[in-house]
Amino acid sequence: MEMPPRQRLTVDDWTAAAVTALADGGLAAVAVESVAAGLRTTKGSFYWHFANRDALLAAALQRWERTETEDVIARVDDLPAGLARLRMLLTAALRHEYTASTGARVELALQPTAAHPLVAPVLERVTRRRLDYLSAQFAELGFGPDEARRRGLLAYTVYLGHAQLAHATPSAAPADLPAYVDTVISALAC
Amino acid sequence: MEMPPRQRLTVDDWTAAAVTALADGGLAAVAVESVAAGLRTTKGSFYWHFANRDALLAAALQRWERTETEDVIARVDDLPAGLARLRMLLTAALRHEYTASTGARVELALQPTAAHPLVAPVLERVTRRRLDYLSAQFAELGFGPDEARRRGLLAYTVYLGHAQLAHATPSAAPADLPAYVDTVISALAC
DNA sequence: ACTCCTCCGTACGCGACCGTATGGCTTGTC
DNA sequence: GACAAGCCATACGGTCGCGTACGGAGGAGT
Repeated sequence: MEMPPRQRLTVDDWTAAAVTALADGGLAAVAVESVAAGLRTTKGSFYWHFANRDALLAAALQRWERTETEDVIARVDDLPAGLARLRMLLTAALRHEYTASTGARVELALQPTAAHPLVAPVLERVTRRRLDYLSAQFAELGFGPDEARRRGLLAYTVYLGHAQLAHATPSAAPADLPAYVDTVISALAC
Repeated sequence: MEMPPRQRLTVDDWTAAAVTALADGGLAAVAVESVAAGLRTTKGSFYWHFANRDALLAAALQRWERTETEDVIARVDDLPAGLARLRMLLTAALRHEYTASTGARVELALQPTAAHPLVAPVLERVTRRRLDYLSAQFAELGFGPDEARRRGLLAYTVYLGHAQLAHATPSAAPADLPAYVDTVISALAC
């Protein structure tokens, strides 16, 4: 009975596992020993690749921020501008396939520890980037700068609240999502 | 040098302290020894009043649910019905005095552990109660049942998202709150 | 084949937290 | 003022997670 030589692990393997843990159980779930068990190895491996737990946390947060901003850019630049783009964006952001994805779940899991010195700046940058983009969309629709900013903020809070609701109280989430998106769009752009 | 006899503690003292801890640090912060230290006493006292940590948690959650629903009722029944009531409600819910209050902070702190067996039913009841009430407001405004439900849901997600944003990324919160409330109201009731 | 470097397993000390045991102080009661 | 009951402090055992120490396995180069 021979075992295969067991692929050795890289920093990237650990980082990816940490992001998954973050999505599943929040900051507290990024525990060295439990992540190690998930990778079927031990702490001995971990402390070879990282100085300590904070280093893993920082790497995971950076990785999440990068993929998340790339996602935003990718999902956006291909769409036709204007109201249709906004509708597509909102539909994508509110549908279950996205709110159940790792990226969205990390965002929620990060909120309670938003004040953590490693978390705060990342969350700040991601939020600001999204708000700026959303506000620009409303400006293109003809709203003045201040009103566009308010509508962008409103749209983002709708997304945040929906994600929270879908995760924490799924039974209270909208039954008919397309109809709900219609309501949201007509409210936002009226 | 005489010390005052040191007031003895009650179940209610412990429960109140647990709610505060919950608001500050989430479920993990409701730790017997740390709450005891906050009350300047020890575990010995705690295990006289409670069977275990879960009993304290359950008491804190029940107390929060009670005060929160009472709050909703109190803030609502005195107001004139219709659009004005909705505006008042939203203004109260979005202003800093409320989002920084213990009640609102507990709600946010509960989200990451929404699946916890003690937390889930409480969160479910509170959410449902608020959604039902909000939907009823839009029904009174003349919207059909389904549309009223969607608008109620929308209003609630706006509140949730705003609370989250105000807590996690305060610098991104609306600068001019009254103007923001105007935008929200006109979007919701248009 | 020998050696070095990379990577990982195991064992240990430390601190935080839960729950238990037990003894002492305080308060009310007769 | 004696006695019991209510309330609290201290000490202890157990678990879990972080970080360190150290030794062993396995591949790369000579």
